[in-house]
Amino acid sequence: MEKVITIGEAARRSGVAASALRFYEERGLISSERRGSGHRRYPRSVLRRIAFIVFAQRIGLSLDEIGAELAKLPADRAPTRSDWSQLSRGWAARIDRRIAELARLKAGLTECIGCGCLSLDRCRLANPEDRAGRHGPGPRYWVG
Amino acid sequence: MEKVITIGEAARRSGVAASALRFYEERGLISSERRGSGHRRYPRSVLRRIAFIVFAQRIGLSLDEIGAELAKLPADRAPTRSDWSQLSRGWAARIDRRIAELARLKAGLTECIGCGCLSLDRCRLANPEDRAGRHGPGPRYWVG
DNA sequence: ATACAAGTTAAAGTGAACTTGAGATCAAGA
DNA sequence: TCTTGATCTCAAGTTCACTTTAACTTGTAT
Repeated sequence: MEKVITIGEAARRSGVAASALRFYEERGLISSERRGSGHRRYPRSVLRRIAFIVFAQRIGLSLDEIGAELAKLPADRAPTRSDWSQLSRGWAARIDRRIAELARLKAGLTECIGCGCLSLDRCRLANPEDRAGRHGPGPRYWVG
Repeated sequence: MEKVITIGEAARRSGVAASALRFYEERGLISSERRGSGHRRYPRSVLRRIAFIVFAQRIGLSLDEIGAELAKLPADRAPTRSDWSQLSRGWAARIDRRIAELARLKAGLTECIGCGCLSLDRCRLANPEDRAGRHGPGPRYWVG
């Protein structure tokens, strides 16, 4: 039972490809010690960190946002349960907002498309707040 | 009250950039008639089609999937309400699945991160089904 | 000692959904 | 008529989250 693991083992145990782990490290989301050869050695705790990253992605956070969250963890000591749970404070609200939007969209399925009023002027189904200031793919704005 | 609208007007009324509309047209999601000059003229009904696209994107469909849906509309006549609502059949289930996943993730916030068991071996919070066969960004697989 | 698996880097490629830029043409009001 | 704003095409650029490739170096089992 070693204290450190290789990148291959971390990949196997987390289900995240080694190339992705190197990428995360480059982005500062995880870190490793290096042996003389240059090979990475991760502490076991990296698995929890990776789990957190995957988890947060499913919720909808970008890697930048996840990085900001992880940066809040104490650098001087191993994170405790309460450290981790503090990170996720506020996520519940975010999840709730997304769930509410989906529920609204679902209602629109019958109410709006069903009744034939589907029109951008009248129905404002797509959430303006979420869309404004959004980057990346998808229509960038919503004119009221 | 004209029967056709310019791309600029369609953009203004839908909140979707003109460049995006041209892109959608290139992808076959919408279509236009051209005047002698080459300028596009859209029928008013394009607004509903655009609304449908935006709507579907919010639910999580890719443009390819949306195109496949739109292809089911009758080509010979103007789509009716029931044509549109038929398209969205099955979406409710999809929305429900996503909502269920988010609810699960939210539960995990307290149950898993809170209790300190956050680990990829033990907690299987991220939905394997949804992740498998997924394309694009994000970890590609989930080793069970 | 020799395979061969596993690790390293840097740079380039991928796919989705658009946007931006360049250079040219078109339409509409003063 | 002039000028201003809208539109056109085509190619290239952008962001995100990675993956792939190439050319090497290490670690380990036999």
